[in-house]
Amino acid sequence: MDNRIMQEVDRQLALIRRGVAEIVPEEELKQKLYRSIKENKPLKTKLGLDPTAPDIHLGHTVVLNKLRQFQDLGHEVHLIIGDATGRIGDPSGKSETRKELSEEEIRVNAATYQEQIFKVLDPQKTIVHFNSKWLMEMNLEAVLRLAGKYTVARMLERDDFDKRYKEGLPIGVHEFLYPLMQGYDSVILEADVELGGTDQKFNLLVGRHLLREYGHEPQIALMMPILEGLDGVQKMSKSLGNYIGVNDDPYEMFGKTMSISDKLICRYFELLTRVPIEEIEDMQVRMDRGELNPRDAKMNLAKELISMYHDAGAAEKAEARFKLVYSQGDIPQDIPELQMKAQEVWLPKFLQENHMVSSSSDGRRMLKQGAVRVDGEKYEDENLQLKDGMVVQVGKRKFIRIRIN
RNA sequence: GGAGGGAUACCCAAGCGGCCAAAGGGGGCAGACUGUAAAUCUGUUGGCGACGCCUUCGAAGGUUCGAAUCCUUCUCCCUCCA
Repeated sequence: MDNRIMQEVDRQLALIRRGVAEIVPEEELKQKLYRSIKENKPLKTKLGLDPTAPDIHLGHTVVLNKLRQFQDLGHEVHLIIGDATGRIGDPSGKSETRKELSEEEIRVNAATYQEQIFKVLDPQKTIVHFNSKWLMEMNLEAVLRLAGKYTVARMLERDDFDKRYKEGLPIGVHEFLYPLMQGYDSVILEADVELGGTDQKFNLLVGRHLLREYGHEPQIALMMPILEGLDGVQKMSKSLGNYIGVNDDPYEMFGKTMSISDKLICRYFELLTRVPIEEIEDMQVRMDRGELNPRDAKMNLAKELISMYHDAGAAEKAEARFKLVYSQGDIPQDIPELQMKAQEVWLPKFLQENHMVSSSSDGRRMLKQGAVRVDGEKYEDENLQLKDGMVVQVGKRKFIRIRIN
């Protein structure tokens, strides 16, 4: 083996390893990298996307960052929009059948998706596919042949199937086809590496199996960890509301980042930024020794993230505003303004109408619990005489300024 | 296809004729303490200009002065048998 090539393989592998949960099998990846470098032929890396939920948050970017890294190392990225599965309507989950998406909806979702994804990926080096192109062309014979490549027992090995089966929750027969379809995408593409979260392990391995069955070289499965959300326990997800969206405005990003638990700081740095791993380790050491206040590390993290999804200027502004509001307890300057007539309002209703509480009952509760402030002072009366420039606040972060016209 | 069991608020889970807007726990929200961290303590957690009214206990009917609780039908799920 050529020594210079081996050095390059090791360099790439070291970078690729950062943050990954598992590479199956790593030895094969090494071989593929070797060949790729030797023959100057980029690896085909693949990621499947579900077009039903077009809002991307930082949890999704863990995998995207890894893909970006592959791009920077000169490899190819293939995104598969799973429009075929979306059209059929995947019923996984327990209670509700997921609604079937129209072609139009999928097209719109896919476009929104791409717009956000390219905040991380390099559009020039990304190839987008729609899997309906080949999946919807399959006839029954081809489907049966595909289905015959796998057994029910092996399907039941998959964690969530296994769990649902043991707990007696329903599993649609066609759900067994989804992993196969995803794997078939890899067959069509002849993928070298498929990326996904650790929750995708089974699917990625099915893809590996299928490539072999169809007479191709099996793909490498590269799993990234599932990112914990702001609460530090559950995975980041939109439905749990513990996420930072790539489209969140800078200030929101800053605030949300500041609310993560300390033990997540370095993990976020590792999985979400390009800060060198040595720096991150050093940071951890200094925090453990008490030389670095975790709060300051978090501020740096927030700025780093905002620089990635907005720009450095926005990061500075967000930090300044944060310090003003929270470190000094001031009221921020750029809060939403509301044009009103000079009048007395009934606060529960007023707060509800301005989306600061969910109902007038909720508004009363907040008032009773001392969560409402007017011009920075606790306010407990249900009625309020509006004045120009008055600032009404609920909780720590909901503000509104009154303008009398 | 047959025989049993189950469905309660965001989740888990009590309640089995009035005292039930529904125990308890988790989660959420708010307050105190802080670094919008963790831990802890406290309050709160259907709606309504409200010490009263309205809607809610899988769905629809029925019995009753009165139903989450009893009856009928339906839907979904589970267990055992085939």
